[in-house]
Amino acid sequence: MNSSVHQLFRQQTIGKKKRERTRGALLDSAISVFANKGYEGTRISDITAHADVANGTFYNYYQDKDQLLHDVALGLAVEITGRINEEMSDVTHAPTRVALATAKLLRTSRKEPEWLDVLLQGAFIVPEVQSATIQYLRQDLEMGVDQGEFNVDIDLLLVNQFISLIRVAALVDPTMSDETIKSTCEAVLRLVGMSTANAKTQVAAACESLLEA
Amino acid sequence: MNSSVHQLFRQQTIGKKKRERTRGALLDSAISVFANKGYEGTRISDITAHADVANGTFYNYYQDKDQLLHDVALGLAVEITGRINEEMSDVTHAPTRVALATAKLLRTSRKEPEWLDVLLQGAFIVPEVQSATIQYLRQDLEMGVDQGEFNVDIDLLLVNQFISLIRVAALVDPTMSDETIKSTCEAVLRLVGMSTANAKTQVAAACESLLEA
DNA sequence: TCAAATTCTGAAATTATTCTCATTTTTGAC
DNA sequence: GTCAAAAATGAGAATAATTTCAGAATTTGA
Repeated sequence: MNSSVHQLFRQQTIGKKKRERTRGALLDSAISVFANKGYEGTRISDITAHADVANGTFYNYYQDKDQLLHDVALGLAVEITGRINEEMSDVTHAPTRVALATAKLLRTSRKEPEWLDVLLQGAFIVPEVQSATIQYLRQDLEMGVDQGEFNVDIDLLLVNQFISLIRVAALVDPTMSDETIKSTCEAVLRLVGMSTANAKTQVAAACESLLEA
Repeated sequence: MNSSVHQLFRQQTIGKKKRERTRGALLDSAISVFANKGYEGTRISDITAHADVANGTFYNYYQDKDQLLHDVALGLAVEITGRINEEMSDVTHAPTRVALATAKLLRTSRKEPEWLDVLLQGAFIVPEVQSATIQYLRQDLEMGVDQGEFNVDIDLLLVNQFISLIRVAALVDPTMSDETIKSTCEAVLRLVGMSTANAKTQVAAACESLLEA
């Protein structure tokens, strides 16, 4: 087994002690299996088989699937939000930030479809992951209201609506075409109260280097 | 067992032969159990226990959980969309139709939270349920574009975005307060390209008899 | 009311999955 | 290279869920 392309956690543990490297293999395998069979549909043995370790090895690291999901999803949340935020540190215009963050997130999902899938599964199951995910988003939304660009009340419902639009994009178009990315970016800007025309313009401007057409 | 309040399918089979009544009991129980444990998390034995029948009885009616979900979700789709459409047969203004349908759907969910939950689970698993659910919605959205009220491309992505906003409402606020219903109606109108102010007005007008505040 | 037809029952066989732990293998510090 | 500590192994015990089916109970319609 171990046919996965990505190496997120194993990458992070190269050079570390064996214990951490095996943990990394389990985490990477968990991403693949959770993404393909869903959290509920995943058996411990699916993960150990994918990681090329014996069944019992799992229990040297985790007591159950829940703990594993927690680690995997939180690791993904930290990695993905960290990357995106870093790349946007100089952007201060809220609509640009929101459009860019959405586009970057969905671009990540094109390259590593499993990451976003598992991150979102985790966000709906593990509260800690939900908080980690929401944190940055909420800041940008409030910034947009302060800048007079967004016209909407920021609350938990809105933030979850936002996240669900991301999720739907991955669901409807797993290949994550530029078309889907652009439509989704525009949809999130409409959701926060921008006009269709304005949303189109902002997305075109913000994503011009990121997407074509 | 059999502590459920609703009686959708048993209601429909009163007076019919025993076979249909037992099937109704299984379907009603499935609603409750799917809603509370999730489709994947549900065991056949949970359903038979809830329906107060022996384990083997399940196999007189279905070969597996999948078939049961199919029947349950499709039954719910027919029932719910049928009711709502009937009540709106005289409404021709698309924004009003969309706001009303959304509000009515969410009101149903307040009274019978399990129905919407299971319907949506089914819509993401059983293609036939997805089609049944989407059908009416798409018509109303196209009507809105024709009437010059909505300003957006109607495609599969949009329709799914719409449905996901419904789903999020049920997720974030299971009690389904009037506040949540209104916010969600406004959000769907913004999603289809109406301004925040216009969306507020339309929702207030359309739902004035349905909701307070 | 009665008997044939239908439906239900639940114990037990089957299949699936988790979890343990005595043993073997690997690691890495010296 | 040596060796004690660390890690991995995998067979099998324990648990869980599905599925079957011969017999019991109930329903139905004449």
